[in-house]
Amino acid sequence: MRRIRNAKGLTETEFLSQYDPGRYERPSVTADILLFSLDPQLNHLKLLLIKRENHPFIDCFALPGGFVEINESAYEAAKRELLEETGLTDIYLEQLYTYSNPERDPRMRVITVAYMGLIPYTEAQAGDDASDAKWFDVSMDQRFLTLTNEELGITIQYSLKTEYFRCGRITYENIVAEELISEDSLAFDHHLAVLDGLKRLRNKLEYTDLAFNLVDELFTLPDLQRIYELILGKKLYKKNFNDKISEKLQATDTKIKSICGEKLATAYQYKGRTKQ
Amino acid sequence: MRRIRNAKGLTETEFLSQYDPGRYERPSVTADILLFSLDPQLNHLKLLLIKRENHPFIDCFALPGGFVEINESAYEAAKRELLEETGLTDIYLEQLYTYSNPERDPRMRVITVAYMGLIPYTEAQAGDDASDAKWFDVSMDQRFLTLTNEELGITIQYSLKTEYFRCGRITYENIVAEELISEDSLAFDHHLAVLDGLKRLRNKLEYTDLAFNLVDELFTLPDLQRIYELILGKKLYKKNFNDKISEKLQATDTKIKSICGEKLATAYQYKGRTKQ
DNA sequence: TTCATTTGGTAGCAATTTACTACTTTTATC
DNA sequence: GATAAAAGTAGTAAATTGCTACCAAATGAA
Repeated sequence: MRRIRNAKGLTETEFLSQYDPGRYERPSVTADILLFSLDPQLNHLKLLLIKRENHPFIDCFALPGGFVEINESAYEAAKRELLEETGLTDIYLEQLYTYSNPERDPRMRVITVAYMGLIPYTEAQAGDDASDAKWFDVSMDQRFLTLTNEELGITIQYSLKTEYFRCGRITYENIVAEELISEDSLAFDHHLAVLDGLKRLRNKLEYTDLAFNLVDELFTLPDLQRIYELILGKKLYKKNFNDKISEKLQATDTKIKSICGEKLATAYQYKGRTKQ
Repeated sequence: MRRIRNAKGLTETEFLSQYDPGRYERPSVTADILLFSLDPQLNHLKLLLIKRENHPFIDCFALPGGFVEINESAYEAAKRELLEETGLTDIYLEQLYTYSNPERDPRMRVITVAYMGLIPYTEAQAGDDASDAKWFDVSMDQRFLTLTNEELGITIQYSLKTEYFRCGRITYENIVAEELISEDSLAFDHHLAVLDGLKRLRNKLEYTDLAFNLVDELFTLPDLQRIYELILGKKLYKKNFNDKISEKLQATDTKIKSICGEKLATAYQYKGRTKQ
């Protein structure tokens, strides 16, 4: 294989030694992370943001992240940045989307691979204190995307609209940000990633076991249901929820206080798929 | 806002003029496209591949694609490359995944944003003749990923296995390529993208209207069902399929020959969602 | 033209899932 | 120990899915 020659008569080794990657103007690539969690009372979905200390978007909050080094994958970069920012390892992390609009960073061409991470509400204190990372309450309904940090007195809000766009033969429906309502805003185009992350989270909650990354080792059914309702933004029927989810769960013989109801309830742990 | 000074006392304009993007070693970024279609007899799912004329992977087939220029988004790059390769415009194209393993290209660091495109079986001749682009039959079952071009006498086949990996608290199940079976192979890590594309296609077929990008303006129910069955890899029940899909369709008063059954059948066109 | 065969299209029913109400048991509080 | 609220269970109507059967329309061969 190494002996095969190309149109200019070069073998692979010859070709590679002559190859000049500098010919093309290259963008910078960063990995940013949407780290979701919940507050300990299970009242809000939370997102970790970091205050920017530098231009552009100085003093705006942004997703944690950083440059993908030349010898690591974007996934490894995301894990590394998360470790540096929060000290967390071994967390659920999946690739979300890649943002590549040439205008998205005024400094230079930056392409960002966004990841979505989930951590249990019991660990959501990590990285908060001593650093500039802060947890914001996130909510998305039909009309608004809202991020709030009560402690800092900051609310960031975008109005939403349903957009219809044609792609190929089909017209697609999509919820997009319309305009910034609040005085504060997110840095860069990070509101796009937050929207995409919330949509992905909602979507995958319904057909995967994603949710168990948000709870502790032991949890109660009412609390688990609360989390589903919080993220999906709708009430679920207790009976149906319990029937369906219980096949993924292992009941323990202990009872623990449920967070949302404040009464004793059977403690469960995640069992995983029964049939594989 | 422009007057705010950072830690070094610089305003935004001062900061940006001093900013040196060259500090970081940057990867090249390409956009590659998985263009799916069907053969005119609706017997196979098809994927467009291009024979590489150069090292590395010379003579191997690869996904069409190319460098993302410095003033275009990855999506625009994908559209441009597709136009250059096949002459096609206005086709369905969605971002699939970003591949960033540092070892994936022996020449240099290349990060690839993969897109998935769909075109109707009536247009799948485009780009085939006169160019080095060729349509391959694709199939994926429990055990193998197979790409064939009978005309060229080429078969590329990978064995598959179910992998279990822990991420966060949960163990996930995933179908991955195990090893190359055939003599020929795909270039780079393009088999990963093909697998991911097929999974995405299957998945979205069940809850979106993706499939209508694969059919002509007018089509019959048996043919549409055939396409679903082909991609999903399972039989569907005629009655249920018709009941469910017909609310997205507009029946015409003409009948056309169905491709799979070769008898006259009502011609339908896509209507889109009834309630919006 | 007729007739057997194949395909398009529809009916219907059992099993499962979803939407929803109601009730019993357990737990915390006064 | 009474009361209120939450945990947990029962059950039922409506919708969806899995599956079989049938009739009508179209094709092709006699």
